Amino acid sequence: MEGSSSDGRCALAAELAQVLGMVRQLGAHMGGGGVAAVAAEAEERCRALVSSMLSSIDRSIIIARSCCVEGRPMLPAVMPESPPSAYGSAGSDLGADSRCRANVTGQRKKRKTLPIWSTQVRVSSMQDVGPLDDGFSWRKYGQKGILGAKYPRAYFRCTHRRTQNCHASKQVQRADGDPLLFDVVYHGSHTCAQAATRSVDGQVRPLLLPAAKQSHPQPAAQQEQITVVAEGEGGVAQELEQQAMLRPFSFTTPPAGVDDGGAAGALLQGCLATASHFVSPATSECQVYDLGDSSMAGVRNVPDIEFASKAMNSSMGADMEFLLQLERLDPDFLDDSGYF
DNA sequence: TTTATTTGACCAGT
DNA sequence: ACTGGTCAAATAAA
Repeated sequence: MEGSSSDGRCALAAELAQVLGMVRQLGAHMGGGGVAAVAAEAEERCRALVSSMLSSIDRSIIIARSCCVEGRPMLPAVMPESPPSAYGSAGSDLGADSRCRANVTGQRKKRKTLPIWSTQVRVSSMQDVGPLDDGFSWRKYGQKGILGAKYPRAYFRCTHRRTQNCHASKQVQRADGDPLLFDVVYHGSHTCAQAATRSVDGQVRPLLLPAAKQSHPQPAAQQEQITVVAEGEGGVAQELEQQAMLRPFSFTTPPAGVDDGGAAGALLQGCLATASHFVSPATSECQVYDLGDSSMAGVRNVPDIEFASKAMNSSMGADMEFLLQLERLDPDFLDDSGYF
């Protein structure tokens, strides 16, 4: 765990330090609001910096992921007999293929080996089906009443499951206590082209699909609140998500060792996609749960995510302040992150 | 005709 | 035996 992962830590430290430097530069550019021409030039610099930062962050994520893979077991839920290539392959098909009664060794496969994330999305009326629209195309394949639950649970999988072997799926269910609140549980991540369009050059970007392309166009009034739930299946996935609570950019980090369509990134994208529609960020609310740890059953406000959603939503302007908040919130975040 | 949804039945895990 | 998840035929919609 020490050897190769320590190299990764160095690389990760370098990347993060680079990001920090860029954030500082960005702050400097933003600080001087002067003549229009100068302001335009500064804005151009800001854009370039943001682009670089996103690249750097993405590389950091990759490094972190590789460190985790090398250094420690990733997802305990992954069956030892499952080859690494299982994700995204036919063997990872936990739907129809989960019905393979046994593998070659005669051992039964566990049904759930994909990472899970949950979001909660509030709508403004019972007629709204907003939570179903997270920018991806989903195909409903089932609905079932759940014991003790007031509302049935709907099961969706990626429309491109067959054509592109994309195994992302999700479950949507109205909350018992609050019919306007939808619990959306994501299983696995998108490996389809649709996911690729949401990650240009490997960079996570907010999704802003034309309304016509969305399978469930949303009235603007729907997006009053979004709650993001990070639910790891233990191991580093959970760990990364816990770090995500501390550092907003970590939120784009998919759990390492999974089929890398960028599930966590997709989740954030979904969050941001929805959050980015918020007309009034002041009323939007992003909270993080960790359902994987009962000791953390409470809700934590994570203003960072709101910063992120605001920043992604707005043009590169004053909202980029959130980047600087990183350092304000935790000036030593590079040091005590546990990686260095 | 193609694609998506509904829904009862089946299956795996507990 | 019970429950949640998925399949697949029937049906609806585009």
